[in-house]
Amino acid sequence: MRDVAREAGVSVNTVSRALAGKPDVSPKTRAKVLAVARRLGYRPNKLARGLRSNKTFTIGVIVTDIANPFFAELVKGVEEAARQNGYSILLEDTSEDPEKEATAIQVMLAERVDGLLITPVQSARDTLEEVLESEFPTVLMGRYFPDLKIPYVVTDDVRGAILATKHLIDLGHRNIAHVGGPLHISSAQDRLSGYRQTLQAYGIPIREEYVLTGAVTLEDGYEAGKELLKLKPLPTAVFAYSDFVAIGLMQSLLDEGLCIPDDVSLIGYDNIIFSAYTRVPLTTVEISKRDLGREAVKLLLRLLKSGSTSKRQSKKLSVKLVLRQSVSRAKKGRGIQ
Amino acid sequence: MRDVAREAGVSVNTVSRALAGKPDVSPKTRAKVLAVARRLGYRPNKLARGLRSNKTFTIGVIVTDIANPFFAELVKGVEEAARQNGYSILLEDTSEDPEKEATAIQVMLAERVDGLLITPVQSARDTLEEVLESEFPTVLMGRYFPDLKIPYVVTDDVRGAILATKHLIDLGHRNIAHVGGPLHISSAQDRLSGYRQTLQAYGIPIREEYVLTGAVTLEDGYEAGKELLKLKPLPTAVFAYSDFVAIGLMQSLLDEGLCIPDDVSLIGYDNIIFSAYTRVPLTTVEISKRDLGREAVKLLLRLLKSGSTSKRQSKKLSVKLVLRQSVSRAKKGRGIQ
DNA sequence: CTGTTAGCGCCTTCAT
DNA sequence: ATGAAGGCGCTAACAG
Repeated sequence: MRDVAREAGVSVNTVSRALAGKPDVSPKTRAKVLAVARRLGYRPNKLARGLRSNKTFTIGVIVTDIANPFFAELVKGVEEAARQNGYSILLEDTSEDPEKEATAIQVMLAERVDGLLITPVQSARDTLEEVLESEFPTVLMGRYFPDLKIPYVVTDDVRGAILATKHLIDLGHRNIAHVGGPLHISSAQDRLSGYRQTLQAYGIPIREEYVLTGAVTLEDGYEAGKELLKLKPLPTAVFAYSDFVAIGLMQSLLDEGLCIPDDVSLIGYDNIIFSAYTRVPLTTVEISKRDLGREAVKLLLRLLKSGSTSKRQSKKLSVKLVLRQSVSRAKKGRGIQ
Repeated sequence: MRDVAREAGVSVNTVSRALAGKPDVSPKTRAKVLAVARRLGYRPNKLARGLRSNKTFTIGVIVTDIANPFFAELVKGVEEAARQNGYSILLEDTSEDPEKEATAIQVMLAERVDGLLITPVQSARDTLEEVLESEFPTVLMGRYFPDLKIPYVVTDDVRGAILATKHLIDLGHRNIAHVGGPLHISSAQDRLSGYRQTLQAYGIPIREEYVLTGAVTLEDGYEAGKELLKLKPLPTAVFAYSDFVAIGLMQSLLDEGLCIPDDVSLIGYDNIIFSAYTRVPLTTVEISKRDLGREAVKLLLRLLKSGSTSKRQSKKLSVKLVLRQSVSRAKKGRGIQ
């Protein structure tokens, strides 16, 4: 910048203003400065700028597992939206480890990010709470704490579960199992809750043996499949916490010689890209992962602009059912017992 | 820091040294400073530190598509390794767009990252060349420019293709097609080359109609499947550029009523997690995506330490074949014509 | 419209 | 073993 100033025959300050597009610079000077800057390949130093202005135009993104296609898509949405608005992204992966999450947050703060976008681990909230309640601009993605006043963007998990369960009931299923996620995760809770609500609404008794929880990975789904097979009246349909889980589950059932959907109907959640390409294409609840990311950025930027004064306008995105081949009408004679 | 200094009754400078673990601070003072710092929740400002020391302990990661499980895994490896070494990660996604790549690099440089890790777009190299030949510490991942002296970490694509092709030949296949990737990508070139070499080595004539290129997405794979079906002697086996392509291809062939592997054997590349869960579990070439990321970080850090003086020690990681169910012995009577 | 001055938080150098 | 001074590149505030 000093070089540019010397070369253009003006002060450093003038260069700064010309480059920043401030109004109080003569067109001639501005043109000259810009020309020189380009010629010299001037590149602004964001560190200095950040140090001075207390704004880094960087947002910290903390996810639990970037290798999971769900979060990968989410991050893609975040990245797009952030970049469009001139923000860069600092990424950290916690692997669902609360300690890593705590560290990650500290690092981000030291890095002086303008705001934080987090997929909270939720298994241990204390670490998070203190930092997050401290008014630092933060938006939660996909998961939230019902009792904390931290803004979040989620999809309507309760509704998604209702759609799925209702679909199964409408097709005549009565013995519907749910392979849920870890209950400390809000989406797992909400999906379970939607499942329960729907059965109740239809007057179908809830069998607790039909409710498994804690499944996240493909392997968990596979194991859950084995558990289900031990159940006395075998469920005729299963609503899974996620596509990951559903795909593992599918494999497990197929391995045991069952047919999908003839023996067991199966519904997943998330509509990750592969769900259309599984052994039996998966009926699932679609949520727009990119939109989730984009909306989170939008909300965060709004917080930043309003000086985080604005009332927390959390957002719940809508969901819809995607019909494929893993679900069929319940066979006659296999109704309620 | 000033607060800490005041509170501890020492100078800012002493605080700095105490915190940095410099030797010339009395144990007593150091203890006091540390205590106060903790009590006040002091957080070092990386911007200031970076401004002063010209080191940000941040590395820029530029990938072509974070939503692709392959790159997602890669980034996970990078993230882990970087964090272990005290580095943070700035992420940008180019969506295979050379212009975005150019912008991304500029942004990263403005951000003053210590080094760059890039999955180059390769379709337009000029933008990249200038920046990269400028000695800025950079490591390419998964793709490389044979004629540029930019360090890279890749997997042995030629060898992977040889393994795959040889496997098919060993099982009696002679009509082996290759659905390759875009030829401006080095890995696509190398895999095609490995395929060609192997056929030649076995004295099998190469039919150019059997070689398709330009496939990347699931959809591309699906389309390629339709193309293959038009071929006169239908290939009895296909080696695909990636698991993505192979999965699309599989779907396409199954939709047309073909059996895999009975009618057509199929081999993919990458061994993404879903390949074990496709309609027909996919035989594929495994490459460790995490290792790729980790090695890239390792190499970059070495460059940083050596002041980028060290001779560029690019690295080629080994690959291996993973056998699943998408490949079978060629049927008798369907040999060479 | 432009230049001067000052300081963001940290670290290096030099002095004590 | 500690403190004072100066400066990294930039911008905000004020002066001209």
